[in-house]
Amino acid sequence: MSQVLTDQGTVALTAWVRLLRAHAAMARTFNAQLQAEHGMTINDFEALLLLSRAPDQQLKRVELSERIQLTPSGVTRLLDGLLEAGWVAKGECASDARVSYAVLTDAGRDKLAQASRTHTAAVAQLFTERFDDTELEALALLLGRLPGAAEADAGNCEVGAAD
Amino acid sequence: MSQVLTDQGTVALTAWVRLLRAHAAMARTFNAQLQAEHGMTINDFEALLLLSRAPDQQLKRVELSERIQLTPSGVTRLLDGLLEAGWVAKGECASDARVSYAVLTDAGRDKLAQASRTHTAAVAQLFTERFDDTELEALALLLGRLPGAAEADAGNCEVGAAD
DNA sequence: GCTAGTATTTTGCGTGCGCAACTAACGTAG
DNA sequence: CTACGTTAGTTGCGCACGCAAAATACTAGC
Repeated sequence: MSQVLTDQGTVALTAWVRLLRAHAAMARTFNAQLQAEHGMTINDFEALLLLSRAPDQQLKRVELSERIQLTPSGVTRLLDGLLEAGWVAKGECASDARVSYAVLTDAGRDKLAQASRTHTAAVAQLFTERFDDTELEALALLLGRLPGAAEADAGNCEVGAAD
Repeated sequence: MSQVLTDQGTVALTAWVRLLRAHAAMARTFNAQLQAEHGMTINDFEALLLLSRAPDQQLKRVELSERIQLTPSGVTRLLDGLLEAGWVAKGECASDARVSYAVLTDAGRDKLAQASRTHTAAVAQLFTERFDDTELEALALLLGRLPGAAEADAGNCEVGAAD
């Protein structure tokens, strides 16, 4: 019963497995590179990038958690490292003593710029040598529909807060 | 200079970030599900799946390492768990005492079948409710060109060995 | 046979992160 | 203003895994 669905399921499984493997391979490579060249992990980089694009170079931990797809505890550990490195500072919220902001420091902006030079180039190279413009946009579009991916670049649809 | 390339780089970065986030979100979900329902991780499942598709339900650790995109040490730890659970047995190679095979046991096949029922359904559902046939195939095809993804389903292009 | 070089696997150590439980602070209801 | 539920963040614990170094076994040259 239902051969068509079975086949679609197989393709889905294939896509998932390939995403898993591609992630494992690329994450390992990029992590090693970032660690060797800049002493940071992929998520360190991503956090700095996210902060640099945020309104006042700052984000609530909860927001960071959603954007970077980490649990709250993961964010705590991540920021521990960034705070210690001096790339991020702890900001408090006047109206709500529970929330604390992660604020990008000058050192952090500097470090990000520095790391960006090699890292984004490496990423760009890896993708552009495998895909042309059309394919790349198609890939980005398709990936954007997966869970977690949409929240990633939702850097400009939030308002309010800070009351 | 090179605005076009810059833009292409941006798209590449976006694709990469989305892949990262999608992986984080989906891996977290599926891991929790597999753990709760079957007491295994995604990689446990993937290893069993790979073994079940291998010629004699067995694979050299090195091969498994390449297919599943884990370092050799990762494979050792992974198989430690599978051996202890009784889903995989240790096979020796007559011609080369260095290599040891991971052999899928009956219990392992059983467990895989059991886990497959819920897990592949969950994966299939997640993908098919977001993509139609054409998109799904396009996604799988594009992902297949990324590093590590090609090796994933190279289950039938190897010969020889076992001499 | 003995030594050098390479391939396979394991182990010590460190790290990143999820889960569950906890604390602290806010909001609302009485 | 006390009580309860909710939200933000932290911490103890455990696990998965990478790296580097080791042990073992194969291979080649002498």
